[in-house]
Amino acid sequence: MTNAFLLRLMEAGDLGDQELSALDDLCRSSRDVAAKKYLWREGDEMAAFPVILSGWAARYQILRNGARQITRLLLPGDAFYFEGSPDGFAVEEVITLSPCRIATIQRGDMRRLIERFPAVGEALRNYGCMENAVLSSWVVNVGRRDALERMAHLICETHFRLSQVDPQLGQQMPFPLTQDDLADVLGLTPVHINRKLQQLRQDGLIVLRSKQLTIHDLRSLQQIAGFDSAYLAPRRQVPRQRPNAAAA
Amino acid sequence: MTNAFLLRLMEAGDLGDQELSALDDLCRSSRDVAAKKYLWREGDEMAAFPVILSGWAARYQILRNGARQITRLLLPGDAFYFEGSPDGFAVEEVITLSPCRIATIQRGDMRRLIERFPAVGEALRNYGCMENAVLSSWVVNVGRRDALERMAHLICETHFRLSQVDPQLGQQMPFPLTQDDLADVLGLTPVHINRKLQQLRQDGLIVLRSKQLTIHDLRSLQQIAGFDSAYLAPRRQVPRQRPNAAAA
DNA sequence: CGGAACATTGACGATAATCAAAGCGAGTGG
DNA sequence: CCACTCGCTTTGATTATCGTCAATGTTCCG
Repeated sequence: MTNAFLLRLMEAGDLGDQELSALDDLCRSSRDVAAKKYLWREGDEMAAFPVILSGWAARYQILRNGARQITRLLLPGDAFYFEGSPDGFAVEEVITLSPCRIATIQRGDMRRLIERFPAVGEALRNYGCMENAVLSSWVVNVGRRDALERMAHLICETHFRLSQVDPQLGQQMPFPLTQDDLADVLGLTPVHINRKLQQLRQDGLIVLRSKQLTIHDLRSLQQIAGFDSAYLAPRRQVPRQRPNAAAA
Repeated sequence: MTNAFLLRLMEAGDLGDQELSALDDLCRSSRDVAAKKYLWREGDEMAAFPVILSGWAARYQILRNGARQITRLLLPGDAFYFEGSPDGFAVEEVITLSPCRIATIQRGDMRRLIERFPAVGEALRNYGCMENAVLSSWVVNVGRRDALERMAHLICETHFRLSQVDPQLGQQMPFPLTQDDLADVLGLTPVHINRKLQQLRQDGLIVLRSKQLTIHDLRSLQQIAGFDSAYLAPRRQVPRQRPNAAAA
């Protein structure tokens, strides 16, 4: 039972063995999807909600002028499109960034499960809150940090979120984003991304080659980014630390 | 029963009279809060979740360098801090932007209500999805739109969200944000906000005076912003329109 | 009346965008 | 097996949007 989705939900709520194995059952049927394939595009039916068991995907919007903004990275364990209404809030499209394994849970199944185990419903609500927290932090990132800080923050965030569902994760991690993708995540241009990436490399903080990212100095990255994992890990935090901002 | 929170939840899910009146009961006890008061700051207890019955508030983060980014505007009917875990994802602080009337619902009461009426739980999950959609659109806004477009989009969004809980809303609406607040919403500087506001005024699109905003040309604003209300109103949309992007 | 918060204006600077071209690397097909 | 191509990365030169700094106006409120 090493299902990434279960691990994420366990972060979000207190689930017993019964709940977990029932959820696991719902993830039984899964399929493989290649990289750069649409998981969903505007106009498609969406009668179920997909869960990413492995691989990376992205939600994004395209503006009239053709600009793209990625609004969310979907990492292993992430789910999307909870809404009950078929014509939901889904203005966005989804594409895989790497080969993915995807489970598709039928809405009806999930609804029944929640009625049987209210704790699952609560975990899902909390999971939604965590998503909100990530989105908020992206708004902050794009709104108030410069290019280097944004990159550092993104790296810290993805590393942490990956480590939540893969405790063995060390310095090295998959990082399937191209520089164009990175630009569309961080609200910058590919050219600028390239230059700032080089800066991080030259400073010896990271190595990024053939979609593998090696973090050589996590401390410095967190320092640059002002990264604090609190928003991603509600119950893991030991004592809540007061701000006490002795800022650098 | 003109409670703004109920109106928002009715947007999000199918609630019957029973559910609605039970929810209404939970909002009974409410209090008035003046403008520019902290509703919540890091370190505070948060054993309940507040609901805004009237007035505006904002969630924000402060960075080490003192920069502030507002991550969410809380309009009438909005709730915050759903998380069940007391040490939740609450890295952010909340402040009122105008005098507010706030109801405080006890977590336990809400949990019991959801167990009795699963539809309420679903509505809350959907409401969380709508929050997600708003946050996504903010990421897009700050990431890929220039100053003028951002302002226009924010105006369209707030006007629409306000109209959802106040059907009588016309051209004119409350707009309690100072230019500093606006800057912190849009990821810009107050000086720049000022200049772009003047541009909107000179083009005859809006009038903004003493915290009242009058929209003289909503069409043009939407045009500038590339605004489409779909992401805010799931079930109201008549037929889902295909992209068919004959972009300007 | 006085003061504080907020709005406006101008001059200058910097981060990031744009444009364009060249290099690199991996997979494909001849 | 090699040439070719396509996607991706790198580099340089120039531009522009937006930020910074600083001063002056204005409105509101006790």
